Amino acid sequence: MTAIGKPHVQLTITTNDGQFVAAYSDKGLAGLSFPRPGSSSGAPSDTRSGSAVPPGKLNGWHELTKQALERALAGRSPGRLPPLDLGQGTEFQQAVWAALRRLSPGETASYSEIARRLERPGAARAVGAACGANPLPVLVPCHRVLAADHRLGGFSGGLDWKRALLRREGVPFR
DNA sequence: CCCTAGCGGTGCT
DNA sequence: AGCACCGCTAGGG
Repeated sequence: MTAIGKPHVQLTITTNDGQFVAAYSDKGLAGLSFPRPGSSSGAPSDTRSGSAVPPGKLNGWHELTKQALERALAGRSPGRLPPLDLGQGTEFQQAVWAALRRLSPGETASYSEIARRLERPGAARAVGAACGANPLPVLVPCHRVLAADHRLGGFSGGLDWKRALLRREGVPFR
């Protein structure tokens, strides 16, 4: 009886940048995905069924997520967040994500700098991998991590997104 | 610009 | 245990 992942509730968020999808576990916001290029048309695919979360609580969380995303997309601090469920990550990944959350809008750090802050100098590459595994892009600001030479580095959601988010925060980059 | 070696964490066999 | 990934980095042509 291997416990496969619970059916996370998925709720869409429509923004000027397209339709995001938020995923909630019983513990809180567990995932956020960028708009899919071809999904501009029609039926929002909200899947509330099978939720272990009381509808009222879920709605409250989702309101907070929508507000936070709206603000973050505008290059501002997300403000109040719903509870975040980052429990799927390894200890190292969670440590990296926590470090990212200490970066405020407009503030950047290199992969190696994050590694150094975690007292794992030399783990820059691993930091990059952990950023790539970040389940809550934009809200957990993996886009604020740049390469050591101030170039962009990578971004799972596509470098266009990284550029846009940094630009909105007024960050200069190469 | 390119290439290379070395790096640490993760997941699959 | 081994191995092949990776949003990396420093060094050299």
